[in-house]
Formats: sequence, C-alpha cells, structure tokens
Amino acid sequence: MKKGSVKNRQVLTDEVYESIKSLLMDHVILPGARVSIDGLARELKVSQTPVREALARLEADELVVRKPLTGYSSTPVLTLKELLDLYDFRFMIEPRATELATKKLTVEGEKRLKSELAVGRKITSGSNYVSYRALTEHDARFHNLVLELSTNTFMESSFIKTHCHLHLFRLSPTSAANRSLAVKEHGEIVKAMLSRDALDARSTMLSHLVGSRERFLPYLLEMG
Amino acid sequence: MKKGSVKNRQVLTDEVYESIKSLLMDHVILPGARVSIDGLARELKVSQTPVREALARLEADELVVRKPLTGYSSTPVLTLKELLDLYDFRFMIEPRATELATKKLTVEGEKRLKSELAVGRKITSGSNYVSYRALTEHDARFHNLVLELSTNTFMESSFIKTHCHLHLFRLSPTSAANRSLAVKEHGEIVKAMLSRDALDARSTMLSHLVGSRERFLPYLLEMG
DNA sequence: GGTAACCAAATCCTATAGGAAGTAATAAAA
DNA sequence: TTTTATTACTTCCTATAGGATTTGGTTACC
Repeated sequence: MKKGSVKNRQVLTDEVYESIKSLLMDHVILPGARVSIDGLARELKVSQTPVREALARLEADELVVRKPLTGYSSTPVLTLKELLDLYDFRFMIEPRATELATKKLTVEGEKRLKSELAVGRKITSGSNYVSYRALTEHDARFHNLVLELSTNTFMESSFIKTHCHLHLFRLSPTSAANRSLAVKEHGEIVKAMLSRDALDARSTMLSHLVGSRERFLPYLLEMG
Repeated sequence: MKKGSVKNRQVLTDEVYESIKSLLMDHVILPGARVSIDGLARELKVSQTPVREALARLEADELVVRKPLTGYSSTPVLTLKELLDLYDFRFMIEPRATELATKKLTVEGEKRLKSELAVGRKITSGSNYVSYRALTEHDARFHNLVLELSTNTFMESSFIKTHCHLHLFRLSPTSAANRSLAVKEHGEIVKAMLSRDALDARSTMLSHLVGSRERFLPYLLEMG
C-alpha cells in the first residue's frame, strides 16, 4: 500500500476493471474474442469474484457482451454505421456542452483547461515521434473536462459512457498521421471559452469534431 | 422452469438485477439508504455472487453508489438542478431521435408504435382511476421505442441509461393528476410520424417534453 | 460423402465458509 | 467537552466444490 494515501484505496475490483479495459483497448483481447472468467482470474492472479464484478460493469459499458451460460466476449470494433452514429451523437452533445461550460466557466475551470492544453502541447511538440496512445489519453481527458465543466451530469456521464476514445483507438491504434492537429484545435476552443464567447466556442468545438471525423475516414473506408 | 421457453433462460443475476431495481423504484429501499450485500442475498434467497454482479451493474447505471470497504447505498432522489438538467438532456436527444425515426420509419415500426399507443389508451380510458405505475411503464416503453426506431444505438442507449422514468417515478410515485395527457400527446407524435413529417414529429416531441416538465414542476418546488 | 446422435471436456453458474481489513459506535480518559 | 482506545459489525476477498450447460469431436447410420 504505497501509492495514494490510505483514503482513496483502490479495491481489487477497480484494478481488475481497469486492467481488462486496457487489455481490450490494446487488442491483447482481440475484438470479438471470448473472455474467460477463469482465464482472467488466473492471469491477473485474483479470484473469480472481482473478475465477475468487473465484467458486469464492462457489460453495462457495452465493452463486452454476455451470452448466458456461454460467457463473455469482447465487443466487436465499430462498424461504419456505428462510427457515423457515434459522431452524430457527439455533434449533438459536445457543442452544446461547450456552450454551457463557457457560460459557467470559473477561475478553477480556466486553470484546468489551460493545464490540460499544456499537456497536449507537450506531447505533440518535442520530437517528431508522437505517441498516439498518449495523444488519445489527452484527447479523452480534454473532452471529458469540457463535459464536466458543462455542469450537466447527464450530459457528462452520457458522454463518458460512449467510451468513444477507446472505440476510436481500437479502430486505428497505430498511425498518428496529422492527428496532432487536434491539439491545435483544442487551443482554439479554449481561447474562445476564455474570452467567454459561448457561441464561438460551440461552433469551434463542432468544427473540431467534424475535422476529427474526417481524419478517421480513411480507416473507415478501408474496413467497410 | 416454467415461464419462457428453455431458450431465453434468465440467469439469476438478471432476475436479481430486476428485483433490486424494483425495490429502488418502489421505495422499498429508501433513497440514500444502505444496501447490504448480505442482506439482499438473504432476502432474495440467493448467494452473494449474483447480488454482487447485479449491484456492479446498478452502480454503472448510477442507481446505487459504492463506497469502497463500506458498501453500497441507494442513489438519492434527483435534486431540482439535476431534474432540470435531465430535461435539458432529453430536449437535446429525443426531438432529434424522433426526427430520425420518422425518416427511417418502416412498416414494422409503424405497427409497434400503434400497438404501444393502444396500450396507453387502454390504461387511461376505462375507469377514472389511473394506475400511475402502469402509465409510467407505458411512457417508458413508448419513449424507448422512439429512440430505438431512430436506429442510432448511441442515442438509444444514452437515453436508456438515464433511467429517467425510474427517477421521475421516485419523485412522485402517487398522484397521477392530469398525467394521462401524456398519452394524448403520444398520439399526436405518432400521427406526425405516420404522415412522415419529420420536422412536425420533432417539434411535437419537444412540446410533449416541455409539457411533461411543466406537469412535474409542482413536485419539484415542494421539495426544493 | 453427408447427416444425425452421442459423448467428453471445458466453462459457466451458484453456493458456502472463513480470514483479513476497514468502519462505526461506544466507552473511557484527559 | 474533546480526544483516544477498544469492540462489534460489515464488507471485501479468497478458495473450493458441485450441478448445469454449451461446445467440439467422434462414431454410427443413411
């Protein structure tokens, strides 16, 4: 019991949950593959109970599917239609959330936005090699933050539960071609938010999302 | 093993999940009250394992909250702000989903809409006593159906995961005062959908939701 | 050669028991 | 009155075991 003070002790189920999520994200568990309870318990060196609880939560997240009396299996990667639907959903939620977040922006919120933006810039600057994994994680944190700042918990948790960054990462986990444009666009969004121009922030977010979808199109088309 | 053919055999976890959800909805478990794993297992006459899995899913649904090494407790009823946020979310999702559903409406979809509408009318006609529970369940099925017909799974599941009907029912489980207006408005929505007027269907749904919020206002104000 | 019935291994599902660890509440002391 | 210490309770987690079900492969039959 070293990391983290005694207060926020992680229970085993939470660790197992995160572990399995990583296995799914990194294609260690291939999309559509069976996920054995016994197997995971042995692999992670824990008993079945925390594995079952973690899988029950992952099922609610729709990251695994359960077939009664047969077992769990990893959710397949998004189809083309699902991916377009996902972006339609984001087009609906995120610009509105950005607008709200701008209207309710506090000093504390400003600080967090700037801080996360700095992290993104650090990732993309430096060398010419960009860790796509790190970039994805920054992108996830940034969008989650904006949703959180909207102060509408229903919007926020509906967004989190799409697990969109995990799904997108599973689609194209390797190349980071011109994906660092995202950080530049984040900067524009933050700028509009800081100047308290809610409508500008809203439309900038929408443009960012449209651009993001465009950048994913190649991966969509090559799979069908 | 009587009900349901052998094929769609329910596993114990699913039954336990539904049971606990009912206990929460009907205030048998009071909002904010502790939810003991041992206690539920004894009460439902099952072992701890299915109870743990059900609670893990309910936690993902945000219907119970978990405090590590302390246990689960029932989520408090919605605050005024949360309820307004919930309706803001619905204003964003449901009209758009109605529009999409109208554009993609099939003969099969028409049939299901008419069928559910008939159920609603049967509940509100008949005697002057209206079962609010039955009305709520019809309302939930109707709105879920529209979201399903939108064919956007992200919209659909984000709506389902709000569990809005459960939350609203917990706010005012008794009176059904002029609540049967809802069914009349459902009729108008279906009418617009059947005539393939997507924009009319959209705005009719929005009006319905605004009306629904108005009908809930008394309950909001008397609690703060 | 293809189909159907049968069998065996693997896995899931449920149940039970008990130790470890933390929390909450009561009682004692400063 | 506030703080500390002890006690009882609850929960978390492990481990194990057996019944139920699916799956994959083999054999027999048409």
